[in-house]
Amino acid sequence: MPELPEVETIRRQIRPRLMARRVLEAGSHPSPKFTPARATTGATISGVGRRGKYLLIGLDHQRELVVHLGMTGRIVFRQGSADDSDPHVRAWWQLDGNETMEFIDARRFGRLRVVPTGDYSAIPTLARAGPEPWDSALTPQLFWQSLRSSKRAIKTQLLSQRPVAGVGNIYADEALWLSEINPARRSIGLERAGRLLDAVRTVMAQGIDLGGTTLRDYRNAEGGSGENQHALAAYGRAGLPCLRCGDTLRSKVIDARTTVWCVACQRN
DNA sequence: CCCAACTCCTGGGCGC
DNA sequence: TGCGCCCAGGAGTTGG
Repeated sequence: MPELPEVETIRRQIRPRLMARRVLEAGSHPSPKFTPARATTGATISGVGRRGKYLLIGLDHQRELVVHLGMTGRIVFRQGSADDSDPHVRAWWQLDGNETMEFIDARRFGRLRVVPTGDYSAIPTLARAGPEPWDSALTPQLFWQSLRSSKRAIKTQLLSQRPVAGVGNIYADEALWLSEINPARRSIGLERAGRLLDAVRTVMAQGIDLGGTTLRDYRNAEGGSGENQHALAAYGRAGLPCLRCGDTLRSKVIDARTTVWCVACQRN
């Protein structure tokens, strides 16, 4: 599932390919999740940014195309026009230079929106997203205060995008494992919050360095796999030994999300 | 405002 | 080998 490191990998790849390109024509699957793609016809692309897990593609006339990849969303470039034979093409953009960008998403959990630049009021999760992991304003104190404002499980709070933007199920489990914090805890002190913030930054940076985590579906914009799946310590390792203490990692569902942790070194 | 429950989707894994 | 069941999962929506 594309989280911040996967989306950032894709952003870096597509930015040079999209800058100053013109959308000659665009089309989509009929679902309202994807029809906003059509509104980009005629636009010239002015930038490719990212906020959390959202790609922000700058258009002209003070508009942005906001792309969320969901679970299985992929960006593919191809020469010529869109591939009619691929049933999973949910949106496509015919660019100048005889090239097409496709949004491919088998499970249709992704979605697209065109919004006025910087106005995310129609996308509440984006509008309310917390700071980027490396935002200098994100101090341990601020992070701790954000975590204190909710009584939900720490893991669930990370997934809410509120304390920090871009964390999904994989990197949440990794950060909690690295900082030795129990994912089901409902409150943590300042010292633990600082460790968790450091761990989020560490696992995110490693994820970007390794080009993302490819478990099944994730591919970057060039069709390649990431390498971070080989570096995971917790996610997907239930029943295997903890890389720190050797105890067997456990798995349980917390707020409808599979969670893997070490009972020994992530004790309350 | 917060939170819990429900919803969207379908490829792939598994049991038989 | 093939059929059919059911899970995974981010975030939007709804209702309390």
